[in-house]
Amino acid sequence: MARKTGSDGKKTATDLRAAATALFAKHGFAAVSMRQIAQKVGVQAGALYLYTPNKQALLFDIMQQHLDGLLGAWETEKLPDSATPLAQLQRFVSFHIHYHLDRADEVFIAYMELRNLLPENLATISETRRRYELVLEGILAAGQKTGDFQISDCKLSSYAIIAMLTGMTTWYRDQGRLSLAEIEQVYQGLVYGAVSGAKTKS
Amino acid sequence: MARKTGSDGKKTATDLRAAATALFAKHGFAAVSMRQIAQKVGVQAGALYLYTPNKQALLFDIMQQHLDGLLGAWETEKLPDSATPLAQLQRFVSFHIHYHLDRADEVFIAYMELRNLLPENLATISETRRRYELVLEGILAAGQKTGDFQISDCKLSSYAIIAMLTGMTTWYRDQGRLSLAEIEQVYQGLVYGAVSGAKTKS
DNA sequence: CTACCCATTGAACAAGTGTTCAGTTAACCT
DNA sequence: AGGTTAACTGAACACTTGTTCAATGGGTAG
Repeated sequence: MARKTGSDGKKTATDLRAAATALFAKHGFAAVSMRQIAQKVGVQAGALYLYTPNKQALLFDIMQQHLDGLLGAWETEKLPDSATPLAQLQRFVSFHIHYHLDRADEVFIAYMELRNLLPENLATISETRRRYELVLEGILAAGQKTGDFQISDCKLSSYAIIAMLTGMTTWYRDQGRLSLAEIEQVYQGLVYGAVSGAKTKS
Repeated sequence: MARKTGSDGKKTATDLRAAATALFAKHGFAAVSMRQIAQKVGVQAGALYLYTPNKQALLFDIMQQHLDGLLGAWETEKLPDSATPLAQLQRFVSFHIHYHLDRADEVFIAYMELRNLLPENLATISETRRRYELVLEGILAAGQKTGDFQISDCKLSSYAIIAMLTGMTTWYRDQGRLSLAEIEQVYQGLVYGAVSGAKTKS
């Protein structure tokens, strides 16, 4: 046996990414072997090296593709700069929730496996992530300027809000107690309250 | 060479926990070998098995000790139930921030290595964590009842707040732009706003 | 001084690791 | 029909993995 009937390099390449993503998310990068991935793809381990130079590159590609997709999707879904900061913020919250829930595995990997990246790859990924954080930071700063938001520190607040939103992926389940629309409402309220300041000062 | 001069079982046992904690946090459970841990302790790998039955138990012990310590510390630091919900919440935020920042490695492990636990161990850990989440959920429910807080869903809000606070550990550095006291102020404000509702409804 | 225990070594075990490569076959092109 | 290329196998490489255990020497009580 060598080449299989109906084999297709393009398909195997995407299957590889999909299998690796699922396994890395479930067990962690270091705990998954190339042979496990190969089995999931339905191929011998050696064949994987036609589609990735090595295991590390596989991890890096998955992360980078995810973050590029995230930034790209935001560019097409964001409101124009002329919109009010509050409207932009609401759009961001909604976008972040939906994009992340639809890609729970990739999100998990992008947040958990940073320490398994080579220093050079880590630098690239960190920079891309920083660009995304700056999106929210920019919205907060705009609202701070117009007086719509009461924020003591835009950078910290953006970190806090992103952490809060991303945390959803760890507990969200389809068929849970609340619908996704209800959950989004709760989070919109929390974020709105956090940036608007409270009625009375403590 | 067999026994070393000045050797002490009690000390080696605590050294083992410390070394494993540091290494697991830095590289991840699966990426760290017993030989690496042994080297950090200053001992051969075989000797570790006098102090832990296996690698898995080592991970479980570290997590369980951390979560038990967290719950225990809260019991001694929390305000009496007679205190106002807002005061209790502020105490919780302050406690959570300080306790977690002082134990960045343990926190990291407790959140990242859940998937490397055996199912039975995972169940135990999850239950302990749930008890901690219920602390905050209880405070929020109390404030909801008195009307001090405007919260649409206590469970979700507790998840969101804990995620927001715990996220700090991923970026906080001593000697950063802001002092810890300043950071705490920012977070107190964000949490207060989130639970108090905003001035105007969107 | 002797006997015992505690703490440790160092080698060994079987299994698994990422990665390479000569060989083999299916699919496509002429 | 024949040749070329793309896709893949299966074995091999040198190492690392978690874990066990007989052997060994320091520390201490009698």
